Amino acid sequence: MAELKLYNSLTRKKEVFEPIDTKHVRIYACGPTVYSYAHIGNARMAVVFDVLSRILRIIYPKVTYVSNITDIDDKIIAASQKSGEEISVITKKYADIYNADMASLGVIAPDIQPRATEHIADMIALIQILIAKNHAYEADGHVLFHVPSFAKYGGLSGRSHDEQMAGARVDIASYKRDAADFVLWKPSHKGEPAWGSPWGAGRPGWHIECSAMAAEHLGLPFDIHGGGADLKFPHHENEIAQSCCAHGSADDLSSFAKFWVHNGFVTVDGEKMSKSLGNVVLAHDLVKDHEGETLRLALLSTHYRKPLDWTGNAIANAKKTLDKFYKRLNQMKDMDIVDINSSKILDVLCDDLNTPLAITEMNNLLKQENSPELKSKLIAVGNILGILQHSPEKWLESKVFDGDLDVPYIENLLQQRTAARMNKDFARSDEIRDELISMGVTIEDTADGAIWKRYIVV
RNA sequence: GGCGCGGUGGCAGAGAGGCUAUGCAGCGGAUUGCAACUCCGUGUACACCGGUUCAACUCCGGUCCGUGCCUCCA
Repeated sequence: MAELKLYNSLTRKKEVFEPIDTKHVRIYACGPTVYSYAHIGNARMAVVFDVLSRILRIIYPKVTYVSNITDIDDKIIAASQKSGEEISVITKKYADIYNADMASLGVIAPDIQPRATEHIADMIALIQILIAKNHAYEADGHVLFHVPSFAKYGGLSGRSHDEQMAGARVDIASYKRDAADFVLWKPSHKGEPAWGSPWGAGRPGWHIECSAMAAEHLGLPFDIHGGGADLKFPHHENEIAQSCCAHGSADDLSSFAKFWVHNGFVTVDGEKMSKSLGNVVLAHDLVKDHEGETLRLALLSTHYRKPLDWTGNAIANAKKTLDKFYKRLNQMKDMDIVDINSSKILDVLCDDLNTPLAITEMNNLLKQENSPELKSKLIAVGNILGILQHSPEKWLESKVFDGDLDVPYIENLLQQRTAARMNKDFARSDEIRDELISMGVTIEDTADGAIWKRYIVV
């Protein structure tokens, strides 16, 4: 059995992963807030944890992967007030689009995808426990977590209470007993969504949502908690505080989740994505212009913990790499899949998800002669990385992704060119090729006739 | 200001105390009506300064640069 090593943000070390229950591995990753389209950063998180869950499923007999949808949040309320659409309409719309876009990227749906609004009762119950244990208090219609009540607070992000106060740049609400205290429950104003609670009509804070949903669907402690690196503070720190104080041990930061896994940030052309810079790259737009596998490979060609700079070059590179793999698979299309015992690439992936090295190993594999073993190995790795899932013929004929191309017209031109070449009318033949190139289509003359495919303009 | 992360060849991107990373691009060649594809060959690297060591790009310290979080942003 392969040994999986993961970098644990909680201990800041790469550690051997040992499940709490080897028969059932439980993992949670913070999903998106559905008030708009998912961007490439959301996609990276979804793809990274999809790969992790695929690896876990190879090693362990049962894996439960939970990733939530946050469907109540101030940003959603703001979006609703702006557009005039009902909140439930907005959240349904963007949750559906998120799932469709992630599916395009080859992301297998999580086993459970809980919605925050379906777990309000669990959140209220959790808050009540925290109040009963003197970790939370009611003030001015709010319920707040009292940070000084949890001595280990800050253990994940490595900030002490005093350090945070030294760097605080936020105005402190008057009802807070301590500047670091954060909201568990907040009152709703007129027109805002509200649920009844012992503290009046209101809604939950963001952090309590994940604590409640993770506990409800996985139980505590569970094995792995994931999310984007930016969530480490305050979101994950606060989740740990809530969950350890309510259900686990206030002395043990790992009594909520044993491993914390964080994926790195995505920048665009060297800059942080932000609305003010106007450089937010949406997954929804990308999947219109590129095959999902191309985008997925581009996302996996940098190690998940490293910052990833998203450029057109990365997409073009991934596309070329996939074409190369599919070409070889096409040469081996009549070969059978056989059992393979070589697990070198799985070992590489088990070393903290070293996907770039796995891709390198795939390239090295290509130096071998065609054989059922080679084909089987490529397919096996592809199944983990979530690539090479199409039939090679389809991929190479560009049938997988037509984009906005006029396929019948292209194929007509191709036939004309073939006829011209038969008659040795190379001037006409080259003229047609130039036209196709101007449309973003390249031609390859193979032994079986000419094929075409779209190429990427960077 | 506080807490982190990172600086590898034209580009992307792994790695490791001494052993060719790899891919793309480039260059030379084979193939091709010309190309493309494919194949063969080929060059370039480890921010800076000290230290440890027989040996450091790899460990330690410092400097510079970049970047993330500290604002319910994945």
